[in-house]
Amino acid sequence: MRQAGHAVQCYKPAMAAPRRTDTADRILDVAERLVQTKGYNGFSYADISAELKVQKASLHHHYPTKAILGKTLIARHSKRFISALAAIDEAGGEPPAKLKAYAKLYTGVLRKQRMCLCGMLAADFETLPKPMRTGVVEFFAANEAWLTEVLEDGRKRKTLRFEGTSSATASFLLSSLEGAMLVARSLGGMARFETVVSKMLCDLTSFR
Amino acid sequence: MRQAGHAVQCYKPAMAAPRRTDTADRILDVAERLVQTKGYNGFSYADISAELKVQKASLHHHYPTKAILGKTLIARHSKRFISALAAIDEAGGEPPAKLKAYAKLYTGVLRKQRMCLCGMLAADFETLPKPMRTGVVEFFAANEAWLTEVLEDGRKRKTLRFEGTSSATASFLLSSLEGAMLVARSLGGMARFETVVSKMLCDLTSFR
DNA sequence: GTCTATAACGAGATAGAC
DNA sequence: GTCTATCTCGTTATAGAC
Repeated sequence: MRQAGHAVQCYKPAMAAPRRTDTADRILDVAERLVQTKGYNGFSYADISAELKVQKASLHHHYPTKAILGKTLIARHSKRFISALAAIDEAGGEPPAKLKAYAKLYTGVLRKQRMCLCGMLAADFETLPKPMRTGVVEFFAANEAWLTEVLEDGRKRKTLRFEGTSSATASFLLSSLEGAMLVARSLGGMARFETVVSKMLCDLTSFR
Repeated sequence: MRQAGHAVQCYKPAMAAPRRTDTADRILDVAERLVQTKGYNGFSYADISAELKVQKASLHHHYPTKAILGKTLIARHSKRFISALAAIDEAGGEPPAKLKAYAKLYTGVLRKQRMCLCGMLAADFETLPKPMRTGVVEFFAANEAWLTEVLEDGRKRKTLRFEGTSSATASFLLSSLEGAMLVARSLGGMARFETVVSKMLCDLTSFR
């Protein structure tokens, strides 16, 4: 996400101060990082307040409840992630290259010492308000759908090889990437993550 | 864990009431389930108090601080898990059977709608007191060490086949199982988990 | 070892001035 | 849209009686 390549659509004509991060967005940025590092139950409005030097009451003005903040967080993240997947598709590479690009999205998150937003929320799942649960499920489902298509395509073109259905392999890939991030944050860090990921991709492209 | 086979060492002579769950243990049982379902920051002493009908102050008598409770939780869990691995070794099966038995430990946890204790704590890692972090890391390291040995043995006996080092494959297996549990709790449940796991084991034993 | 009572603090959230 | 002030409740933890 956040790749270049669509600068035009961001242009806003005759706008005096092109501040690209208003308060509402900056709140989301901080909250996102806090969820990704500490979990939904591991941060508070006070943390955001301290970091942005904005009073807690102001935060509630933009996001009245923590549940709404959380829901907004997931919505923004999902939108961005879906865009990133579309960008991979538009780049027009072969299925193996697409999977590599997909894995790279995760690498970028872990490099910032963070867990996947929805992976973290999956851990907190049982304590989440319903709208957030729905968002997490939809995010995973969208990921699996995209992966399934890529895998199916790769199998047809004979550039990918795997046992079982495309759908099962998509579940497997998503799970493994989430798990690799989860474990790497406490044991092994980036090096471990990249070892696991390259083994995974290697398995899918080997025609031994 | 909790397998039979060592009944003798548990015998306590001339003990009147052979209560096998004193308060301290029952506290751990409830706390364990709460951590596995809600995370370390998603439960409180009040939750345990309500469930056991024991006052909060009594909980503090057994486990003065939440950090101590958490540390004790990890220690008990690790001890049990290591015992389960030893039991698998003693059963004397071939490496593929050992991996299957290993995966079954995870299946049993998910069936109870729980996440792996240390997997959950890995999500909460950044918010944990140091002694707990250490415990989580050691748990994962012990798992990888055991898996590495099994994989190495299987490769020698030609009953397992995989690309890359045994160590990397062990990391991969651990990550994937943790990730499969994590995701399955919000998307797909047991069915999805078992699909992913059987695909994983199938890949390791296929000599196509 | 368990209880009642309470301290000390932080959480999510609201009222209302500016 | 931001602020100060405040509310209510939950959290971890302690004191001291039984």
